Amino acid sequence: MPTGEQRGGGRALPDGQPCLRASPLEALDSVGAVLSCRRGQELYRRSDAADHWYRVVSGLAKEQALLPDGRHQIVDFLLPGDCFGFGTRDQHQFAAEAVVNGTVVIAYPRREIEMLAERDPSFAMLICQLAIATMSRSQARTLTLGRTRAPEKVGSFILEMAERMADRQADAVTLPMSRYDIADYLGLSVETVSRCLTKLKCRGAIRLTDTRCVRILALADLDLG
Amino acid sequence: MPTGEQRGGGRALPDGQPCLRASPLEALDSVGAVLSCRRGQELYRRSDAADHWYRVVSGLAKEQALLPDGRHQIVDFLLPGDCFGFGTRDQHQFAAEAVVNGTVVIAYPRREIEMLAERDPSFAMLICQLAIATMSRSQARTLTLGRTRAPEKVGSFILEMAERMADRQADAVTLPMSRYDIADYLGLSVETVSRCLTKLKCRGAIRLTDTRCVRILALADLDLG
DNA sequence: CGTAGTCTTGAGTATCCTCAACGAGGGTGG
DNA sequence: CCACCCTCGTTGAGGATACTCAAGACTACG
Repeated sequence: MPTGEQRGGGRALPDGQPCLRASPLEALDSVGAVLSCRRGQELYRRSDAADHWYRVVSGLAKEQALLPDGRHQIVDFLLPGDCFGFGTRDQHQFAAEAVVNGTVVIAYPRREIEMLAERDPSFAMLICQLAIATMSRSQARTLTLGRTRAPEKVGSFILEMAERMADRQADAVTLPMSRYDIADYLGLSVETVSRCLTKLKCRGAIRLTDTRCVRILALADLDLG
Repeated sequence: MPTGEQRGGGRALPDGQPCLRASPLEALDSVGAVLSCRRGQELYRRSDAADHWYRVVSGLAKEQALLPDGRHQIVDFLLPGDCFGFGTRDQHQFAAEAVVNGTVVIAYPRREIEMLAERDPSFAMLICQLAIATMSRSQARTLTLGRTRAPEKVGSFILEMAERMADRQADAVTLPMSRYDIADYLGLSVETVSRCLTKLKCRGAIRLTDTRCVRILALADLDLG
């Protein structure tokens, strides 16, 4: 399955969005397959064999759940440095695809990961921290999804992206994804996301330099207020 | 911190609800402190030092997020065999407390866990699977929280509990928690939970033997329908 | 320059929440 | 033993939030 043109497998790509954090999976870069993806390109589907783990080098990917009637929910956005595709079962629970053109992802054979983890306890611990970090992210999101109003959802989304992308300063973010993706991430309709953004803008909490570029003016108004 | 009367530290307590699954943390039972808790008894609060991991032996516990204005969201229900309290940071992200009287929990020092994991790679892998399992559970919940109607939420909650408790047969569950807890778990109001249950009952999907005892009649009507 | 997808705004509606009331246990104290 | 209180659970009425349907402006891309 893993095919794609070669490209720098390490971290720090000077152009585009480089991978900021160190990832334990980098130790396996020699056996990883580099994938360069177009927007919408699928990495795997819902019941595909989960025989690879993935790491985002640049760009943006998403993991999403699909319902038979067409509804879909984005489970996680994957930014440069993030790893995904691991689960307890042998089949993927969700589907995954690239969100922007030129997204570079590395696929690591699961067997290689397990073998290295068996040999190297400190590597196993790093894998463990990876899973725990993903878990914490997911758990923090249950609060946003369950107990907040739409403007709070959008506000905390902006804050989350500002923190995770660390876009130079933390007071400005360029959102790489569409309003539709934001809606599917927050469990809202596209229209509501749009309305909330204009509402936050009128309220003076944010400024929209561009459609996708958000400048945070009043941090307190976004932080669950 | 961990104090409490002694009681069978292993698995399989013949009375009450026994621990069904094997847990890697059991390897550390010799250094674990057994806690017997009353309903509502706190195990830790939001910014407490995260120097212990926990395992539920019997009863039921919950991990919940609290907002300053009083809203709260249950992040996870912890059933016998489940482990919790682990995160990436040194402080707990959520609060945890017992849901029913007589809940027995074991607290393991985090340092001991890390030391054992450093020595024993297979133990580290088990810990890893623990984190991944919790992550999968949390991610599956984002779909329910984000993209389903209230009756679907309640339906999938019944199914989740039926599966996780494995209450003899899978077609009957005795819910140990109150309607308020169910509401806080699903991001609904108590009234809506109650109304959805009566609606599911009228629809012929479930039967309520007791207030807390649910018999599943039409599985398809609960499975996101 | 045309087309397809994205984004925004408006109007009407459905879902769910809030407020309120009431009945049913369960524990406590007189 | 019974009265009392408290929490839990259910149901109803009204209202707020967010969705659906619809239309139009803007952008990217071929």
